[in-house]
Amino acid sequence: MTAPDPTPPSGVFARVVAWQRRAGRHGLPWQGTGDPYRVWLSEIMLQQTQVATVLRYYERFVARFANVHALAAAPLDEVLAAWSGLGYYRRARLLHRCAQVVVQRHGGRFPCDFATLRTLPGIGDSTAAAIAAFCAGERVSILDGNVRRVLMRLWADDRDPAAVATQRDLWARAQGLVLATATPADMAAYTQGLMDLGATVCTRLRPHCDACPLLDGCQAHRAGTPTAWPRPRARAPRRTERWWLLLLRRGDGVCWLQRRASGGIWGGLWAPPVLTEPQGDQGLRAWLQRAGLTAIWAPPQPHALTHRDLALHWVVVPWTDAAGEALAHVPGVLVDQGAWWSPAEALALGLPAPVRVWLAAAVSRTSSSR
DNA sequence: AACTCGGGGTC
DNA sequence: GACCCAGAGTT
Repeated sequence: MTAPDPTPPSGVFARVVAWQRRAGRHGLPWQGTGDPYRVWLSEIMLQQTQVATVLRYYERFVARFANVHALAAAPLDEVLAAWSGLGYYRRARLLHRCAQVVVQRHGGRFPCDFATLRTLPGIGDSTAAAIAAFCAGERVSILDGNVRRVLMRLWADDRDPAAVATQRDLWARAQGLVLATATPADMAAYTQGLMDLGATVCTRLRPHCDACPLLDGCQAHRAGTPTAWPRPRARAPRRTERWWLLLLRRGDGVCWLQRRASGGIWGGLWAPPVLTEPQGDQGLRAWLQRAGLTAIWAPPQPHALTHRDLALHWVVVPWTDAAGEALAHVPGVLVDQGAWWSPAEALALGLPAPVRVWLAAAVSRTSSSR
């Protein structure tokens, strides 16, 4: 697959800037602050996450962690709790680590230049460019999913959007648009304009080409089928897994939760012990029988991730310390990684979304039954 | 270069 | 269901 004609339409920078000022988004809570801490936080939250979702988290997070010092000084658990439900939890751990690096190595002053930003944990090329453009007017281009779509339509680019070679070339083109005529004073409006264009006009399924400032010169529009670009990227087939969530619950409603390892799904979050086949099924039944315990088996609850389909089987085991069964003998339990929590207290932890839903339901069950 | 990581919006 | 979203880090 050969690269398309690299000649850009003329005046892209100026047209995007003018369009953004007239028709772009202006009311988002992280806009116009000029505060690199807030811009950085929003950019990390927005990685692979839609604006509508981030809006539910951003204000609460800023209220709890008002600046980089507060974030760096906070326990990781509190950061994960504030992130709980947003997904891609590695972002939260890297966010916390980045805050500590900024405090220790940069005296708490958040850097605003691309080169320095790029060295920080969790900040890649696109996020570094966004912060540098928004906060310092640096002439560097973002390249997120929105921009990739806009550019590939502009040039009717048939290449695989996920291929490294395509990304590298698109970045060079994006950078070319900026280096040609960009002025630092307009970099923020331009960067915001690219994002707004992709999010509100050059949308994936039903683009509003009549409202697009780049209409003339767009080869996808000229071809009459703009949604043909970018072509869908190849994805690995989704796998299905069954997980058993073993919930030990004492008479007073207090439950055993333990911290998961930092890698993998739900890394670093608190959850009941998770068992997979075959330990979750036959192994669990054998243990229950041996220990003389009876459990409540809930029907499997589907939980979809991007790359995996989970079937979550909740297994609730009434637990009494007097029963003689040692906690250390329970399948999946890591004694030194966990603790007993009342559902209400547990809701303040970093929890996976399905676990949060279950515990919230437990809280409302107890309060409504009184 | 391929793989891994969440949860939800939207069709 | 399928596909994607203001991507980055690891292997």
